[in-house]
Amino acid sequence: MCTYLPGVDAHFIGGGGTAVNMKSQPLGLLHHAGSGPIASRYTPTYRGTADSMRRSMNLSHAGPGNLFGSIDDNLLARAEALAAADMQTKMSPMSSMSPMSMSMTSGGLLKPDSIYCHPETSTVHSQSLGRPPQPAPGPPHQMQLHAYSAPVESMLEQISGVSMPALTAITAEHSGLSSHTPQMFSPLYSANSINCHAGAMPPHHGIHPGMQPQQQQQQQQQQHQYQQHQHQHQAPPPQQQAPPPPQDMDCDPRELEAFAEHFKQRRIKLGVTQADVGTALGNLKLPGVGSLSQSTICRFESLTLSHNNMIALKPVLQSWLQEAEKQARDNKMAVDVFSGVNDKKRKRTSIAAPEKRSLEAYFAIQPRPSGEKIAQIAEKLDLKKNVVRVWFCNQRQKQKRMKFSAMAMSPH
DNA sequence: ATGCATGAGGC
DNA sequence: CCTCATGCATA
Repeated sequence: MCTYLPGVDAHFIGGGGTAVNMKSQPLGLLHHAGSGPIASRYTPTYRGTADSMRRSMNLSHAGPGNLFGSIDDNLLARAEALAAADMQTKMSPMSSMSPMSMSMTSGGLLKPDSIYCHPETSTVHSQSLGRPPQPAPGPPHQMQLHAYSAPVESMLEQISGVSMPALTAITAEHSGLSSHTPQMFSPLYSANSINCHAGAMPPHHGIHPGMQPQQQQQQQQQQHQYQQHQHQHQAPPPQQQAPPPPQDMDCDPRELEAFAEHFKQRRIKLGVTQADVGTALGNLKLPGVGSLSQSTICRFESLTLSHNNMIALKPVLQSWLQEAEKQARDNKMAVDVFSGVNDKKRKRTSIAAPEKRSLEAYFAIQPRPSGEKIAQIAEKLDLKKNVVRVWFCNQRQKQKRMKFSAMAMSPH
């Protein structure tokens, strides 16, 4: 499984002596981090950022402060050793993890990524994702995850047979996208998210192709019926653009999960692919909303986006869903505008399993190695420094995401 | 579905 | 050089 790309990439993928052939695991299915318990004995050096606090929870407890710097080589060596040992036994679970987490991951219940998810992550406290100011309301929001299959459900059952190729062409004109009142949009990550994460999230850039509008129209939908109800709020003359209706609990991971699930089911019933939805979003001239890729839609549905990202995308997808269902009902269709072709061919580097294991081992020890460390690691693994750097970046992103999904899954 | 990458916005 | 949102390419 550990494939390497030929040509261009080959030279920095597995090149040098490194056991490039050691393909012991099906990468796409399940791989374990190559870190052993040893890693847990060390406390990495952190920067004084909020992030670091969160991170510190991953690498266990006590231990002499900052060691990475001083015993750096030792660690690197250990990581290497671990990685090597791991190649044979590929058994080593996570660092500082309970045997339980191991069974979880090896049991295939979690995505491969989950290997970084410590049991504790579910209780992620620090600012990160999670409860807004008010501590988790004792009773887990008495809401059930699938409260979305309300009325529309039945209604759509009927049209489910209708093939809707044109749904991807939904245009704003046809719709009465009453769901959102343009002015209510707040910049991405504004009010809403901030409330959610005690300011853990930087307020930068918006969604992508120029999507800022963080339409958080859905007010406190206590009943979780994302459907047609949306229109109701007869746009209460938004008094001063003050943060009018406290767009509530969209922050609730479980709430998002419920919507994501609902969205997916509806989409499938409508016979629309993830890619179609992405394209259609562009056709749905929502202010500031461009099209998205299949990847993003997929990640939304599987909750593999950051919490903020989920929150930002929800209203958009919600709008699409509404429109799609409306058109399905009226059996209406619009003109399509499939942008079609793109010629560029980006080559993707593929890090071989052995190298990957080593990286994972290093990551367990220090998720944020300095540029120098990265260079070292890169050299040892015979990878390009940038590849290693990006790998760490992506790994960190993953870890964060997983904490989020963990929250959605284990609210308690 | 997910790995590796890009690019914007930040320090 | 990081974080984040995203996307292309690919398993």
